[in-house]
Amino acid sequence: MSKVTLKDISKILGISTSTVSKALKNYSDINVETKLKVQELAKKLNFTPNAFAQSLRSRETKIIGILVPELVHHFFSNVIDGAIHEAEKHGYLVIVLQTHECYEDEIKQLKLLVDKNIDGILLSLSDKTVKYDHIKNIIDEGMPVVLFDKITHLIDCPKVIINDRKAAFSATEHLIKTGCKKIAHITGPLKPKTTIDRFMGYKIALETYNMPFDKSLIYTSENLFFEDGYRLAGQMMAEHPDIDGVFAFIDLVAIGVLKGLREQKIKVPKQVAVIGFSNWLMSKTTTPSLTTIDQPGYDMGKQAFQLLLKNLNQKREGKVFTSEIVEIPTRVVVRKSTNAIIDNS
Amino acid sequence: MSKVTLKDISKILGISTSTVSKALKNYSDINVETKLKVQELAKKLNFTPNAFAQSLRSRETKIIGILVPELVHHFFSNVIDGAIHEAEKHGYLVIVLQTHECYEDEIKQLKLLVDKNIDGILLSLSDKTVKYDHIKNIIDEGMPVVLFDKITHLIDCPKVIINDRKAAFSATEHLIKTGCKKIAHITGPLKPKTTIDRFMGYKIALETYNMPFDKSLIYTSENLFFEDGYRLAGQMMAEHPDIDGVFAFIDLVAIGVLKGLREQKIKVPKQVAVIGFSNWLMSKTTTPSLTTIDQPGYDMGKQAFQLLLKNLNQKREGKVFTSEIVEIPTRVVVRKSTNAIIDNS
DNA sequence: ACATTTACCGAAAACGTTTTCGGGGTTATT
DNA sequence: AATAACCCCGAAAACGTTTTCGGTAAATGT
Repeated sequence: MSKVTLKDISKILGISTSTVSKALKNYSDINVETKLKVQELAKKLNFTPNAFAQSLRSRETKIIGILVPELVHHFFSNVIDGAIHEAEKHGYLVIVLQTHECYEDEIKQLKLLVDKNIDGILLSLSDKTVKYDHIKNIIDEGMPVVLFDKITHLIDCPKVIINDRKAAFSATEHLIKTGCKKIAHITGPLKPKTTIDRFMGYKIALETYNMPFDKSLIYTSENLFFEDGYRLAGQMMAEHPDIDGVFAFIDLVAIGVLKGLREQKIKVPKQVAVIGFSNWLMSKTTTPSLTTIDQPGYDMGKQAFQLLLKNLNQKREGKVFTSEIVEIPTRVVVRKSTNAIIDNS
Repeated sequence: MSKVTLKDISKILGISTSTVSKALKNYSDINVETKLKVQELAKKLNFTPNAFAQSLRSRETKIIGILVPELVHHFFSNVIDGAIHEAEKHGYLVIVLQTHECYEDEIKQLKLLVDKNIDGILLSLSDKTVKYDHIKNIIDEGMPVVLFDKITHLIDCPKVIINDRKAAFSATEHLIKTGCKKIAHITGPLKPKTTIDRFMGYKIALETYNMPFDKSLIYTSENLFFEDGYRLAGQMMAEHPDIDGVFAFIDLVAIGVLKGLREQKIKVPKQVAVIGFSNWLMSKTTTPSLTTIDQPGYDMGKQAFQLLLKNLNQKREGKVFTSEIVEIPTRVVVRKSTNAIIDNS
C-alpha cells in the first residue's frame, strides 16, 4: 500500500541504501551485477523515488508556477497550454494561478508560489499593477521569473512579448490600404502598456499615411466586454456617420461592433470595415468572419518556459540571471470584415 | 539570500529548534515570553517553513492535480477556474495537465501526478479511454480521485456530473414546444458516455411527445469543429429540406450550423431553429444569438474539489473513501436562434 | 522537610534521498 | 614481498521540520 523506499529494497537485497541509490543512478563504482539486481527489483516493486526527499536534498521541485490575469480567456489558456507542454518536455509540472486583474491578489498568489519553493515563475502582470517591488523582491531572493505579454520594462528579467505597437500599426495600415478614410479606434483599460502601445500603433499608422488624427474617434472599453463593442457601435455611428473603419482593441469587442453595425443595417465591410486583435477562436465563426491580428499564445507560453529554463540552469551553475527579451511575430489574418486590398499599380 | 530556517532562529536566540518549532505553532508547553521572542524574530527574518521538509514529514503536499482533455476550451477552463479557487480557499495549489483526448497521455500524466506525491486528483476522462485499470490502480493505492463531466460508473469514486440525458431532453423539448416538427441531431464522437446520453435525451424527448424517430436525422461530428457544423448544415438541408430544428452536441458546431444556414438563405429561427449545448462565451455574440444549455463549469470544478477534500479528510483519519455523486443542474438559455414558446392554453 | 505537581525546554528520531569519503579486499606492478 | 592501483561497497551526514519523551528546576502540597 504505502510507497516502496530505497530502504525496502536495500533490506531485501541485504545491501545498503547508498548502494541501491547509486545502482539506480548508474554510478560507475557499483558492480554491474549488483546494478542489475537492484534495477530489476526496483522495477518489480514499482519503486519511484520520493519527490519530497529529493526536493529537500536537491532544493529543486521540478515544479514551476504560472500566474495570469484570467484563465478563462482564449489567449491566456493558449499561453498556459504552450507553457505546460514545453515544461513537461523538460520534466517540469505547472501550477496555475490567477490574479483576476487584482494587485493584491498578484502579491498573494506570488507569495503562495514562493513559499512552495517552486523552481520558477511565469508571470503576466495584472492591469492594476503599477508598483513592482513585490516582483523585484522575489527575483532578488533568487527566484527565476519570466514576464510575458503584460510586462513592464521596469523589471530586469527575461520577457516574452509581442510588439503591440507594430501589430496595431499593421492592423490600421490594413484598413488604410483597403480604402478606409476615417478610422475609429476602440481602446482598452487605460493603464496597461498594451493599451498605450496599440493606441500608438494606430496613431503612427495614421501619421505615416498622412491621415488626420482625430481624438474624438477614440472610444474606450474599460472591461473589454462584447456588450461594450455593441454599445459603442451605436455611439460611434451617431457621432461620426462617415466612419468607414474600426480597429478594436480585442476580438470580443470587435464582434460586439459587428453585431451593433448589423442592427443598424450598416454593411460590413462595404460601409464600415472592422478589424480586431488576438484571433480568438470565435473570430472565424462570425458573419462576416473577422479580420484580426494573430497573437500566438501557444508560442508565447513555450518561449516563456524556455527562457525560464535558461535561468534555472544559470542558477544551478551559480551564474547570474539573463534578461533576454523575445519578441513573437504577429500577423494580420485577413477575413471578410475588411475589404480586399486596393492595387494602385 | 537563502531561506531562513528554524535552526537559524534557534541559534540567534540560543534555544533549540524544537522550541522554535513549537513556539511558532503555539504549543502549550512553551513560555509566553519565549513564544513572543521567537514569533517576532521569525516575522522579522521573514521565516517561512520549508515546504519539502514539511511534506516529507507530514506526507502531504497541499497540492492537487487536475487532468482535463483540453485546457483551451471554454467549459474546461471554467472547471479549472472553479477548482483552483475552491482549492486555494483551503490552502491547496493546483497542477494542471491535459490528455488531448489520448489514452496513453492519460496514463502518462496520471503517473506524473502520482509520482509527485500530490494529495489528490480531479479527472475528466479522455474520449478514447475505455479501460480503467490505470485509474482503479491509483485509487487502490490510496490516492483520492474525483471524476467530473467525462466519467464512467465503472470506477468507484466521487463524481460530479451534469445529467446529460435530462439536459438533452430539455433542449429537444424546447424545440418541440416552440413548434419544431422535424428535428435533426448532430452528435459527437461515438464512444463517450456524454455522446450517448445526449443522444438518448433527444430520442426520449421525441418519444415523449409522440414524434417519429428517424435515424437519418442523426449526423455526426467526430472532432466537434466549427467547420463540421458548417458542412453538415448543407448536407442536412440537402437530404431533408423540411428540417425545422437542429439540436447540436456543442455550441461550436451549432454556430457552424448557423453560418451554413445563413449562406443558404435559410432563416433562423423562422425556418430552422437551432439549439446548442454548453453556453460558451461566443454563443451570445452570434446573429442570431444562440439558444443553448448552460453547463456550469465553474460550479463543477468547485464541487469536484469539495468532494476531493472530503476524501482527503477521510484519508487523514484512516477512514474509507466515500463515493458521493453530485449532479449539477443545467438549464435552457433561451436566445434568438429558437422561436418563442407556443402557448396552447 | 520531603514529596509531588507544574512549567518549560531540549535531545533525538523520523520522513527518504543523495553524495562524499574512506575502508577492505583483490589484482597488478616493481 | 612490498607497494601501488583498482574495484566495490557502506557509514554517515545533510536537507528542514515535527513530535515524542524525558529531564531539570521551581512551585506547590502535606
